[in-house]
Amino acid sequence: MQDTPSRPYHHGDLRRAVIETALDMLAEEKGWQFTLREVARRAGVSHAAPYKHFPDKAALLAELAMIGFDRLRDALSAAKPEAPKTLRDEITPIARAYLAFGTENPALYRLMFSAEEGKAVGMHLNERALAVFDILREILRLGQAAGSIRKRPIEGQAAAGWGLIHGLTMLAIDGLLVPEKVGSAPLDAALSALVEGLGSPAT
Amino acid sequence: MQDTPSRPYHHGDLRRAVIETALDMLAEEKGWQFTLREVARRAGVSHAAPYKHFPDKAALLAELAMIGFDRLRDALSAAKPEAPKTLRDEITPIARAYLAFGTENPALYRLMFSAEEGKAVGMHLNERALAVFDILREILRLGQAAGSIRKRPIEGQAAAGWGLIHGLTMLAIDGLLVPEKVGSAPLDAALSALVEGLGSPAT
DNA sequence: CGCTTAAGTAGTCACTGTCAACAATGTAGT
DNA sequence: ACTACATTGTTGACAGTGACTACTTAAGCG
Repeated sequence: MQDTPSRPYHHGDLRRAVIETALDMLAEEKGWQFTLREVARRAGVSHAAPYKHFPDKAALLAELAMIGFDRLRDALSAAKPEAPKTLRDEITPIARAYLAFGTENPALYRLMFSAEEGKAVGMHLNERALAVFDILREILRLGQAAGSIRKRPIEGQAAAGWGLIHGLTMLAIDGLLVPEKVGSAPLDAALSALVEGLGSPAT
Repeated sequence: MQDTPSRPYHHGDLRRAVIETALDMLAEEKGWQFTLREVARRAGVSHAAPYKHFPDKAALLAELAMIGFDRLRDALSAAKPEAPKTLRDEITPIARAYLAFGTENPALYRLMFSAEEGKAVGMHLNERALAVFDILREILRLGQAAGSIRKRPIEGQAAAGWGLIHGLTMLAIDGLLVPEKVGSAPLDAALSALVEGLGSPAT
């Protein structure tokens, strides 16, 4: 190209630039189209440059998904209350943070759960995803130890909890919860059901 | 169909043939690729023939999604027990049927919930989707009238229930529930939580 | 300074969705 | 009956995509 003194021939850290550009495009969420060429165009490099850093498109998407899971885990950790008095007080802010993450990053969230799990990438992705899962599992474990949660197989309880919030998030993303109409009623009701279902009867 | 001596120029009922071919391809689920040209190829017509029946690819996908919702509704209606003794007995077979539908038609199920909802198509699609929703809402309404379900806003309870089963189904499709390891424990646990959360304390 | 090598480029290929022009078929009007 | 027309399917073309290869350039090393 002609004169572009600002950008050196060697981008320096094109890998990171590609990822950030891609994340920006995901955030804009213009109908969930994602072309590698568009990413390269936006990053200001040629359409084949990303191939020097990612073997193919799926690899980039997998990377983005993993970053998404990391961010989700961080968001949930940050939302965890310090000294919750009840199980509900402990779970509610985390659930809200989860739902907020999904609705604020719909394209990214969808990508996270739409990556092919048959590939080798799926293994690593599942690791990150299960790290999110572990947060919930830990809460249940401590709750059972403290006696505030029924003593039942944690795997099932955790799956119920994750499934519930994941489903609500997906429905919200798909516009089937009509949040402007329903408000936060579904989340509150769902959490009530969950807390009352998982919590010890004595509580 | 009978033998086609030399495929007539006019297919006769290409619209239906295209839809059925597409559904077959969805069922095969080879990695969620869906090209209009492949559908036309399989249906034995030229690559542009479907455009005489569908304005574009999205229209065909929307049609498929609607059919999917109709089938799901039928499956759930068929699974509804005649004379359930408890709330759990009533909900369990329906939930199992829902999960089975999702795991047996993963590509179709995903399509149903991935259609763009911003378009005009989304309105009709939402109608069908909400018809499924109504089944759950009706159960809750009757349950509240009979006193077996806590009297709380039905919208929230229904959202909780649908979100739960939808989330479990999606997780199962994405292979994050490792069903061969966990078995039906998540569903059972989730239903326990839901039933105990929604059901009246007296029950 | 000259060399190797990583980083970026241009260009190709097969494929897709879509559109326009054309041909075959069925239908209606006189 | 026999022609005008509308319907339906076909062919061919276009731009855009992901993947790939051969080429060019810059950067770092001896």
